[in-house]
Amino acid sequence: MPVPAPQKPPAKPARLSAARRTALLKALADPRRFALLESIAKAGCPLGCAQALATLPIAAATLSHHIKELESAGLIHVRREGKFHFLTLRPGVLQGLISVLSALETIPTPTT
Amino acid sequence: MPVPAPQKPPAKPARLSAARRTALLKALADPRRFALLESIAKAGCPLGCAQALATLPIAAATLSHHIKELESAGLIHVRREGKFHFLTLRPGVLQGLISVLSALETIPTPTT
DNA sequence: TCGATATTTCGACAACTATCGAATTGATTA
DNA sequence: TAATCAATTCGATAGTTGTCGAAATATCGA
Repeated sequence: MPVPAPQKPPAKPARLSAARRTALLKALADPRRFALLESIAKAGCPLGCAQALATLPIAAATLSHHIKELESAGLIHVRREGKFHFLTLRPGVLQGLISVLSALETIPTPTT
Repeated sequence: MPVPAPQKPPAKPARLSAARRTALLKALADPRRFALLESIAKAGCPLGCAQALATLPIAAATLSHHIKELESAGLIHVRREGKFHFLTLRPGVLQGLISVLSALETIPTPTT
């Protein structure tokens, strides 16, 4: 019986472009946005905007701005459900960034 | 005979503070700086400013600025030797950041 | 439809930053 | 000491971005 050709294993992250890498790093480099990501991660389930807002000392307009940044950087997914929006981490994205960063350190300790 | 208390093993990365994490991410979030880091990493040995400058389309003043940023973020070490300055990656720093980032993704895929 | 609630958009402002040329500092060499 | 070369500092500028209040948009419930 014909064995199906081995497909791409689970989810090959597909090397990050420089532009995308920069976009991710910029999105992560704001403390509020990072805190927001942490809230989403800790929630373990889609986080509503109201809950997100409760964890940050910022105005709703500012939260909306940061959500847009995180979304367009591809770090989160926003499920829009009527009046409410729910935030989840996009899996694998950070892993791609981590790969790029660890590649920088592959060459051990150059003679100082 | 008194056994010396077990010392801290090689180099415990010592959890990154939020401020430091943000500083690192900001330093990495500039494309020129990232390219500079890549040059340093690829060199495998301390990189002179002149060589660094050759790899980037920027003025010397701008390079100097970026070097200062990377240095004060703790990402590189600058050995000043007379007229010349040599750049090396500080080992382990990126690894600390990587740990923080991967901690965000520990919780797998929340129900979208 | 009307009012309440959730989120976004708009307009503005302040702070920050990347960039450069010119001037400066510091070290080497003639 | 004078000239030269490497790198930094200074001053200025343009572009970016985080922040907010107010207004707009969208959804839901009465």
